[in-house]
Amino acid sequence: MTPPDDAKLTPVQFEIMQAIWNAPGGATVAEIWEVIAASREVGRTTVLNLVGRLEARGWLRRQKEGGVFRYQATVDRDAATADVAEKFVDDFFGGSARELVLSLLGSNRLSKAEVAQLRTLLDQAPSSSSFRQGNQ
Amino acid sequence: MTPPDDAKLTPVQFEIMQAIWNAPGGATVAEIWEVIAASREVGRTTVLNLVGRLEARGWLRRQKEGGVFRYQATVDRDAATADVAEKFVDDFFGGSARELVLSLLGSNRLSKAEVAQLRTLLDQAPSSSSFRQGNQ
DNA sequence: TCACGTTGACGACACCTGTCGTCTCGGTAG
DNA sequence: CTACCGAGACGACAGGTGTCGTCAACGTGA
Repeated sequence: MTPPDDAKLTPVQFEIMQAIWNAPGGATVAEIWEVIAASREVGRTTVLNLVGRLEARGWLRRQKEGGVFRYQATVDRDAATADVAEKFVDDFFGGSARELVLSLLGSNRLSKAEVAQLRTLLDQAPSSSSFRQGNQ
Repeated sequence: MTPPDDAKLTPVQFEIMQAIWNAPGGATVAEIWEVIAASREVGRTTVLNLVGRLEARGWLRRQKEGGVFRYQATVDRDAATADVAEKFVDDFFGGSARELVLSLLGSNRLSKAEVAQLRTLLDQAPSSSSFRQGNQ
């Protein structure tokens, strides 16, 4: 089972997903907890519960492995990340990624170096991804 | 009063704010409702309540004007938008706006035309906003 | 004067989120 | 065997959100 198309991940949920994506072969709740607790104080059962909910909604799949459950993401990291980004753009920028970048640019959240990097990226993007062009 | 620094606007709340920003001199609940109801079915009292909560939290300021309240945003549109974007980048991209754009680019959510527009944007940005460069 | 429409206050609701405590089960060390 | 410890199920809770219904106040036209 995979999550419904309109499902959104909250920051806390995304944090869990990250921990799992970063663990080759998935992670146990104990491992996830370790990772998260390293940067933020949180109870074990909190993580347990969050993970459980994510599984119930199809974001995670689990399998018993020597008395312990090991969780894996049902969704590819890049896909999920892109999805989060797209939903955000839809919600706050009327679907226009251009407007988002414009806002980022206007508020100086992008350094000069980043802008330069992005321009390079942009130069390569259209050719490497032209198999699917013009989605509006 | 202005909203606390860590306050976040939800899509629905942002929708209200948009309607008000779009109305020169602010808007009444009836006007806001009109705007929103044009694109989405929603009850009048729903809007009334949402507006009330936004005012209670300092996003809006109101003043009586001939028996009716007129609401104005306490926060500039561009500032609020940039803030929303920044919080999002912090939550999901570890504060790296570059990663966000990268994800948008990588998922082919951007049309060729948009990519072209972005490059133009990027070309102009560094010089026009160089008064504050390199924020990391 | 009086009925009516508009406005807003208030309360309610179902749902979700993040947070945690408690309890039970199962394996393991002694 | 028993005591302990890790793992998980379950339930709870406070706070927030989006949604709406009801009611009272107020102004206006008839």
